[in-house]
Amino acid sequence: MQVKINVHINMDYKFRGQCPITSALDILGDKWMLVIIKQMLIEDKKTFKDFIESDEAIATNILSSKLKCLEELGIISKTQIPDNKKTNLYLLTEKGLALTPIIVELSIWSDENVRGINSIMRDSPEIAIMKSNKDAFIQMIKDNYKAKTEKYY
Amino acid sequence: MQVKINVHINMDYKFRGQCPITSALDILGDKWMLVIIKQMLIEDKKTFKDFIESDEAIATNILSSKLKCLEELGIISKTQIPDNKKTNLYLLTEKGLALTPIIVELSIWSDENVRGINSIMRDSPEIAIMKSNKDAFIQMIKDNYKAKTEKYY
DNA sequence: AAAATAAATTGCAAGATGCAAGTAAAAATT
DNA sequence: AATTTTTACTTGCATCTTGCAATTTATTTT
Repeated sequence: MQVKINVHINMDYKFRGQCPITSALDILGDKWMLVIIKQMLIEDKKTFKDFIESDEAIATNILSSKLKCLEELGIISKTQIPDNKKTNLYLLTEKGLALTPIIVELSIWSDENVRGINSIMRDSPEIAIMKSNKDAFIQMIKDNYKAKTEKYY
Repeated sequence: MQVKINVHINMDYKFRGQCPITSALDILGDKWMLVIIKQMLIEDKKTFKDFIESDEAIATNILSSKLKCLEELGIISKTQIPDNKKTNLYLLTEKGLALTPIIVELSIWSDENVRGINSIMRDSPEIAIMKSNKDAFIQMIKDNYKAKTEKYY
């Protein structure tokens, strides 16, 4: 006889302390969280399959657990397409979209400071525009995301 | 007879691909890197002891390996105080100071989106000022850091 | 009915992090 | 000068996280 143990999912996240920055990193500070957010925000990924097929090649078990975590935190939402019971849609919430400035700053820092170390890094001409008008660029990315996903709400 | 194996330190960092954002996260995307940067930038930590005594309580072996890594990447520099051969000084380089916008954005996102989950999060009145004039605030943090550390150069 | 697809879960291997204890060199105290 | 304390580590082992391959379940397509 098999006994199924019901592992309780801990919604009271374990934070290292009272510092806001450290608390943000208690959520985002790992190998995958912000990569998944980036894939949704600027690479149009929304289904489990989309993420699996991405360049970064996340393993299915990790993806599954990270998506669960992001959903519990309210950073993404999980929905279904009307005529398809198989495919789940993962979409950024406002809380998730509010991460856009962080993604943009990571982009800029990387372009200026990591390019020398990663010889195969892609050169995106957008970064110049991004730098010249950060706020507008951030707003553009968000509006773009909302426009592309509004049909699913 | 003991044989000391010389473990080669891999300066060709393993990146997941050509995306600038993912590459930044290949460096910064873990539990400690940005926490250490934050401690240096806004909590004035500069010696091994300073970091060990911090709220976040990093273990000595982890701290040692992370500092080594940050130094190899050129994000921090390791120096000595003139009349003290024991204490090392770890200071942010320009590359490290350029992370300030990321730290500021993490602060803002956390204040707005993590406060509800981490009940013990500290409320810093600076965040209002930070939001009203981001660029000036970033510049202020950097200038402040440079002013406080210039005596060591 | 059979094959293919999407979204997982499972078991085990490998890597990262955590903890306690120990060490070496320098500095401070006696 | 000898002892103690301090700083910056290293080492060994436990645990937690991530990675990989295979399997599973439900759904959709052929």
